[in-house]
This record gives sequence, C-alpha cells and structure tokens, in this order.
Amino acid sequence: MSQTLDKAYAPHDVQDEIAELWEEHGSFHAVPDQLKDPYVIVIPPPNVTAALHLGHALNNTLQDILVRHHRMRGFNTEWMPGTDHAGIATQTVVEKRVQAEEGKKRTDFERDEFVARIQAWKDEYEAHITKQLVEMGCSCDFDRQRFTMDPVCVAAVREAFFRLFKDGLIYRGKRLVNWDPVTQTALADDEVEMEDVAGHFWYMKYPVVDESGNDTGEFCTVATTRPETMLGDTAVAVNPKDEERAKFIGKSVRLPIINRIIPVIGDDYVVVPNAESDDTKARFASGFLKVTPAHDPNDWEIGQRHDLGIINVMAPDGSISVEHGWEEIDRANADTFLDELIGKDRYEVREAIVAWFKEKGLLADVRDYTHAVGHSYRSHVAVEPYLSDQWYVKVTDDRLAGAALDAITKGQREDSEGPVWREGESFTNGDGGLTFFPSRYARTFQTWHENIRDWCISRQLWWGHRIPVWSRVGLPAQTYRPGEERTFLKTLLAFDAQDRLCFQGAGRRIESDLDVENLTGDPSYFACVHQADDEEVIEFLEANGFVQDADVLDTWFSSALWPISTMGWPDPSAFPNDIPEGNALLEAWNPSSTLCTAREIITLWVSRMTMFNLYFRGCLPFKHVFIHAMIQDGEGQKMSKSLGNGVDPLDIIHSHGADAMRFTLAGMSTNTQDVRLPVNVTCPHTDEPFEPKMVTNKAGYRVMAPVQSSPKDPTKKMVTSYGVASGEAAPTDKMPLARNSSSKFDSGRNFCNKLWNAMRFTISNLESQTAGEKGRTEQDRSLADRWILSRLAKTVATVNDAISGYQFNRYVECVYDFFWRDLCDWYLEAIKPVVREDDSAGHTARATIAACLDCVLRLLQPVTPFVTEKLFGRLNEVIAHRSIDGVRVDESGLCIDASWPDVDHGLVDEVIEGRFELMRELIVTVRNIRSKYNVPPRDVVDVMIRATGDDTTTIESNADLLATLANANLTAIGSDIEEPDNATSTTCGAIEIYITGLVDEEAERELLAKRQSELKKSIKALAGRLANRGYTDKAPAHLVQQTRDQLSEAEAELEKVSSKLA
RNA sequence: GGGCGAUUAGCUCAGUUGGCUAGAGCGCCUCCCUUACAAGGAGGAAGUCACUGGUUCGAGUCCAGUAUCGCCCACCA
Repeated sequence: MSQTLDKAYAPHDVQDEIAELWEEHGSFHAVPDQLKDPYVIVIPPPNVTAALHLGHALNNTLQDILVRHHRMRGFNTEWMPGTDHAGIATQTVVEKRVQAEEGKKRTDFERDEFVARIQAWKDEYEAHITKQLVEMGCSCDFDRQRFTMDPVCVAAVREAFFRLFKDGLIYRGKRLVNWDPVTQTALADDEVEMEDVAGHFWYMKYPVVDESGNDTGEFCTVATTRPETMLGDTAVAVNPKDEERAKFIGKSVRLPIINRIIPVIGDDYVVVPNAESDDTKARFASGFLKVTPAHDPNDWEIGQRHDLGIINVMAPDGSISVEHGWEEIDRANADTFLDELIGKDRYEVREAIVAWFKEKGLLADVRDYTHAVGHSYRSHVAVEPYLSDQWYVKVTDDRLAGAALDAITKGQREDSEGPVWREGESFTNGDGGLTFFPSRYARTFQTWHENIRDWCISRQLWWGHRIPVWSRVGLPAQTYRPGEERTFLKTLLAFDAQDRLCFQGAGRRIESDLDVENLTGDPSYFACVHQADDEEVIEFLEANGFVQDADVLDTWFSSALWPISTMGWPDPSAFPNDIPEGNALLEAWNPSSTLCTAREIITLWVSRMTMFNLYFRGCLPFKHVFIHAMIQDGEGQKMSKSLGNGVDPLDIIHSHGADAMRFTLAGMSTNTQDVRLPVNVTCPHTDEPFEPKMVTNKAGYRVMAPVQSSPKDPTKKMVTSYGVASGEAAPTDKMPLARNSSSKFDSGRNFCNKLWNAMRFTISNLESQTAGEKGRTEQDRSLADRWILSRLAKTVATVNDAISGYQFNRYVECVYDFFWRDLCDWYLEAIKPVVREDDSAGHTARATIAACLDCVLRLLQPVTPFVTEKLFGRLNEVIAHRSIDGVRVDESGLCIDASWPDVDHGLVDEVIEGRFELMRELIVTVRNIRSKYNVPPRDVVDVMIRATGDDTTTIESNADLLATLANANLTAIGSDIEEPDNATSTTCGAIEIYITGLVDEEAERELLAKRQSELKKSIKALAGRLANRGYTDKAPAHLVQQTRDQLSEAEAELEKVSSKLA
C-alpha cells in the first residue's frame, strides 16, 4: 500500500526496515557464477581488539560503494567479511581487563583457561563489529563471515607453514627481542614506549695487547651509555675511514674485568668523532665502539657481519648471570670482581663497574647525555634487548620477495623493466600485474621488497596460531642411544614420506636415510606436523620426549593467507558447511578484484598477501590495491583507539544517520593521504553539545578526553580514562559513553533530506496524474527537459569514470551537483507550472522527472543505500516503468538489485545546454536586480529585452522560464527595442534588459559602476594577453580565438554600460 | 637517518597530462516560513594559492631551494 512520506527524512525510521528487507531478499549473498564477470572484495579484517572507529567506517564505506556499484552493473559480486584475532593487541587488552577487574595476572591462569577468556572477548567484539557493519549498511556476504582462527583458517595456516618449512623457507634463528625483565615477557615494538632519560656517556679504556697477550700501553677508549653490558663485549669496532684510529684494526684489546682478548674490527657503522658536527652522536663518540652482540640490535648486526661471539650476561630478570651463554674459560680468567657482580641488578652492576674502572684509572671521562630509551608499557622499566631463538620466514628468497617485485604492474615499477613474471605463468585472470591507486604507493611496496629482511614469525604469546613444530629444545639433557635414535628418525622419515611431517636437524631438512646416517648425535630436531588433527604423529613425537613450541605465530602470518584461507584453501571440500561450493570459490574469486586499505599496512599486509598468494597459488591475491586517506582528529593525529580519539560510527549514525555518514566520508575521500575530522561531544541523554576537556594521553598528545555521563545523574558529565583500549569496560555495558559527533556530517544529512523531499514532490505530482506511457518520446521535450537529460547523460558518464578510478569524492560531488544544483534548483522549478497538466508538456515533464530521479536513486544507491532503497520502493508504488527514450532502467523490486542506469551519450547536446545557460544567466541577472531593488518575491516585474539572432528566438520561446524562475513578465523582445523612460536597465553579455516600473537612479548607477570596473579589469587582462606576441604565436588557436571573442564581447558591453553612466 | 605527503576563503577541503577572471560545503552578511524541502530558497562579502628563485607566451598546477606540519620505515654507543 502506498505510504505517505514524512516531511523530513528520519533515518532511524527507515534504516532497520531497509536492512531487514535486504536480508529477506538475501541481496548480499553470492555464489560463484561462471556466466558473469566476478567482482570480489575481501575485507581487511578489523581487529577484534576494539570496536570500529571512523577510519574503519571510511574503509568499509568505500568498499561498499565499489561492491554495490558492481552488483548493480551485473557482476558476480562478493564482499567477504571477517575479523582478525590480532594476537598481541587482543591478549594485552584482555590482560589489562582481567588485571583491572579481578586483580589477576595472566600467569595466574592455565594457558587454556586464559585463552578461553580471550575467546570470550573476541566473541563480544566480533558481535559488536558485525553490528556496526550492518548498521553502516555494508552489504557484506555475512553467510561467509570468517575469523582468522576459524577451522578453515587454521587449516590454511598449517598447510602454509608446512609447505614453507618443507621448502626450506622457514628456519630457526636468533633474534634480539624487547624483553621486559619485570613481567618477563617479550614485547612487540609498538609496546615499547620511548622515554627520554637523563644519563651519562662513560668513556672506558680498554688496554691494547700484543700477540702474546701483553699490554702495549696503548688504549682504545670506548664510549657507552650502558657500561654493564661490557661483560659481554666480543669486539671493539672502529670506522675504517677514521684516519686517526683505523690503525687499530687487526689489533686486540683485553677486556677489563673479564680479561677476554677481543679483536678490534673495522665497520662502517661506527660514527667518526667530530666535535663540531650537528650529529649528537658524532659529538659524543670516541671512535671506538664496544660491540656486545647479545645486548644491542646494532651490535648484533655487526656481530653477524664479522662472525663474532655472542655472550649473554643476563638472566631473564635483568640480573647479571653467567648461566645464560658464557664460556667456561671466560669465568676462569676473569677477575674475582666478577663474582661480586653475579646476581645483582643491571643498574647496580652499572655503578659497580663504573666505580671499578675509576679505581683502576681506566675511566677516561663521564659526560651528561640525555637519550631516548625504550620502556615497557606494562612495567615501565627499561626494555632489555634479549637474545632468543625465533622462527623466521625467508622472505628474502626470490620465490617470495622477488615474486612480489615482479608482480608490480608495468609502468608502476621504477626500473621500467616491467613485469618480470615468467612466460607461461600468466596471472589467473590475465589482467597484468598488481596495480596501485594512487600509483605512488607502488613505490612503497617496491622499496619494501628491495630492502626486505627475513620475517620473524614467532611471538611469545598465548593467543594465536600455535607454532606446529615439536622439539626437545630447552628440555633437560637426555641420553640417546644412537641405535634407538636412528630407529626413531626412520619412523619420522616414514611419516615424512606420507607428507604428514617434515623435520629439520642441524639447520637443514632431513629427508633421506643418508641424512639420518650423517646426523652426528645432535638431538635438536624440529618436527613440523602437517595436519592439526594428526594424533598419531603427535602422540609418537610426544612419546619420544618432544613438546610443541610454546610460541604462536605472528598475527600477520594468518592475515597473509586471508584471501585464500577464507575461501577454503588448500582443501575446501573438508569444510562442506562453510564452503558448499568447494573449489569453485577459489577458482572464481582468487584473485579478488580490489584490496581497499590504508597505507600503513602496505608492508605488513599487502606485501605478505602478495608473496603468499603467488607462492601457494601462482596468482595475485587481488588485482588493484586502493589506498585511501587516514582519518585524523581535529588536532591532526591519526584516529585510533589506542590514542583515545576514536569515534564510533554508531555515534554518527545516531546523530546524522548512516547514509549521511557514508555520504560525507565518501566526499572526503580525495587522493590526499590525510583527512582531518574535528569532532565534538554530545551528552547521550539530551544530545546537547558541550565542551570536551582536553587531556594529555600516553603518547604525549593533547586529545579530547572521552566523556561519560553518570547513570544516576544524566546531566552530570564526567571525564574518565578511555575504556576500550585500556581494557576497562566495553562500550556496550556499564555507563554509556558520551556520543561524539561532528558538523562535518551535516552536509550528508542535508543531502539525504533534500533527496527525500525532491521525491516527495515528484511522487505527489505523479500521483495526481496518470503516470502512464505518455511523454517518453524525444520529440515532445522542452528546452528544460532536453537540458536536464543532457546533464544526466554527462553525470552518468562522469560517475562511471570516477568510480572506476577510485575517485570517490568526484563521484559524490558529481551526483550532488547534478541532483541539487541542476535538478532541484532549476529543473524542478522550471517544470512546476506544467508538471500537473494533462497535456504534452505535462506528460513529458512527468516522464522525464521520473526517469531522472530514478537514475539519481540508482547512482546514489552505492553511497546512500538506505534512503535510496526506501524511496525506490515508494517510486515503484507510483510508477513501475520509468525508461524513456535514451534512458534505460530495468524494473526491479529493490534498488540494490536494480540495473545501473544506461543512458545514451547521444542525449548530450551542447547547443541545448548553451541555450539553457543563456536563460539561466538572464534569470540570475533579473533576480539580482530584484534583490538590489528589494522587490517583494510575489511582485511580478515587466522586462523588455534587446537581443539579436538566435538569442531572441531562445528567449522568446522560453519566456515561461523567465516567468517561473524570476517572476518576470517578458513584454517585448527584439533587436530594435528602445530603452523605455521609466525603466532600470542592465546588461547580460550582449543582451540588454529593461525592467519597467523600477526607477532608482542611485541603485542603478551603483550596479553599472560595479559592472564597469569588472569589465575594465577583464578587458585589460584580455587585451594584455593578446598584445603578447608569444601568446598569439604559441598558444593553441582555439584559445587565442576564445580570448578575442571574450575581449570583443566585453568591449561591446563596456560601451553600453559606459554610455548609460555618462 | 630513509621514504611518502601536506601548506589554497574564518573552518574542512577540491582543483588528474600548465590555459583560472581560483571553486565547494560549513560559517558569516541581507532578504524570504512562496503548498517538495528553514536540514530550505534568493542575493552577497571573503583568498598576493606557505616563502624564494627558475622553466614557459602563460604556473595553484612543472623544477630547485627554504620554512612549518603530518604519516610510514629504520634507529638512538
């Protein structure tokens, strides 16, 4: 039944109803369809750490625009949603929450028990995120929603790990991790906070020795901020270019206290001292660098380059220890002073060592020095670089990084060699290479791969994919009888032959009997188990003293597989409930069409997906990478939960509606890299705005304090520390957070309302008349009809072009201009007198407006789906068949399933547009006069017009437009009109306008004088340009001609204006 | 330190192979509640396009440098 539309668009009355409608129709679901071209987007899975913020809202709005657009164009369209387990971030949040609410630490729980806690958090946030997506109107195929730890994804992770392990692309290596000695856990880089510390540079003298170990009397004076690590020094380095000190290279020094003889080596890394330098380091450097590979990342690198020894001098709690990697001989040779240091804290030892050097006369100098030191965000103590064993993916291999480089599309790769993908191994869809939008980001991708380092994939966490490797590492030494061991290994080989297991020993793969025979009693085998559920293999290993690695994989390992794990790779048939289509999914939808993401993730994610997809499936994960802007707050900081400045899209939906939010966000999506979005806070109970308080967050930025209102007293606002990132309270429970909003979204809301009312007007007119078959043909069209259809044809073309080039702001602005500035401001006003008439003009106007508005709804469906769907349904009730000559639109029950407008380019008519433009200028000129003379809106003015040629015909035959739009009655027109006495006169280009009955000399002179000065200025500029020989000779002929025309027109008008003033 | 980007109206931003007499939304000023819409309509004011040079007939647009700001990566003996 036909409903009446309310006077204003109320999003909340419409959104739920429309969302249900889409769900009933299953409009979001897709199955592979060979008859259609695929259009597939796999969502960048948001972290389950926290609710989505406006950055996600932008990301998802743009994806939804692409998806809805392609769906309407008839593509086999799939948008696959899901979430990421976000290892460290999620575990941290839950740890904080448990600590805050129960006062317990993670280590107070069993591993399984704590993982269950995290799982519960994940369930809660996954539900919230899904709700946010639904409310935003995202047309994701929720039937296929995935999570990075779902069984399908687990299977993919196991397969990928196993294959890489088997192919020698996963290996075990040493790495310095950020170690927190208090909580005794490793920290991710982003959990380390830099704090400036007022410390010292100590200059310590190491005696140089000769071949027999006797002091030569020379010294190398090293400069350090961390004297305590000297116990682990294994070299002193100098820069070979350092003329003064290079002579020491090749000599040796005796490390004080320890009496270890260590070499002096040459390495470019060392800074040459320079007291005048701008570089602080050069001013403080001594030229001799103590090298402690076990306790400093750079020293580690140097150690690798020079094959130096690695001596860890600390226990996990940060005390000095000789139990974690010392040679016995070092202890034996050391001074007894060492015994006094063992077991003491690193800072205590620092002072003791400095005192010792001073006492022995080996302390050359001490200088104050303030520098940044990494601190644990948890315990706030200085982080210790700590040596540990980790798993690595050898991404430096050509099969990974090399393949990713080759994937960059021709023209976006710097060295211009183009795609180097091998002959015969064409990309699945033959589309060429990986293409970035905007193209500059291809460079980020390229440089990353050119400088890539092996990827450390193990994390000391509980939440994530457990590393599928079993070993005896770290267990008490066992006795192995060689014979039994051989039998054991041969059993492993048998499993290997069945592809159920793969193992490495002594750093390489063991795959034959010969390898087994050659093993020389080193029991540190690493066995990778292929299938997660292969109990037989696991039991066998564990029965032989093997235990599974305690670590989990880096989150990005499973994310890297996202485009294929979501589709069931490697074996979809194992998951018939999740993927009933089997292999058809991967075949049809991998590679996907577009990855839509933010630039921060190019290295972490885009790179790894590309490498893995190419390696495992031989094709790209996606063909286009679209990088959109980052949303910043009003202070220019990135919007993120951890900074406490995130805004929940549901807040904006509350204040402005989902469509308004989407419309504004899409309109902000320019090709710049940052967008600022100032927000203000409203009280949740009254929506009254109030001034937010600014606070300093942990990163040292000034941010808006999150605000909550007290549940007892809604009018009382309280500033609290932000809930979500710090793991305090979920936004859905306890006290409601105050809502954020921003006037930026007003334009979107206003637009939706305008659309709503334009439709109300149109429908009322269509209802009042039979909306039949009349008026659809070309020949009955008026100037206004033809003009608006010409504009429509151009608009559709521009929209198509904008969307295919990911120019979302252009798309939105273009439809905005057409709908508001052309259709509403001019066309609707122009047809008002005729639109209700039962004549040819009326029929044509009705058919034209119905077709135009139908097209507007379709063009806008991708960006404002709710309001357009609602109005589309309403329009359907009034008139189902809306195609007219040149404009083809199908009859569809739902806008989401409707066809994209098909408009003949032949409707574009520049002559018609020129005529309408003439009328428009005329009307604006008359309005301008009316305004200056304060003529009341209802009063009709009489105008006489002097014009020539075509202009006369155009104006005469469109006098109705003048009457309707300027409330002006054309009394006379012609080339021979004489200026009446009782009239005010003005010019509009070559046309002269007299408005009779209006006489105000002063006002008229004022207007004319203003016009005169404008014309003079213009003439001066134009004439100046033409006087320049360079311009007339070299500029394109049509431009020169245009300038001449403009000049003569302006001169003619100036003459008229001046004569009136005279 | 390496890379990327920004600087245009009071605010937030457009301006895609140089042709601009520089635009939009919000805000501001004047008038209008005219039966689609006051979340609206008509009219208006407002910018040495960060600065300095260069290329060009012509620079907001291209090049070099300076200043300020932001992001990513690496790092801080």
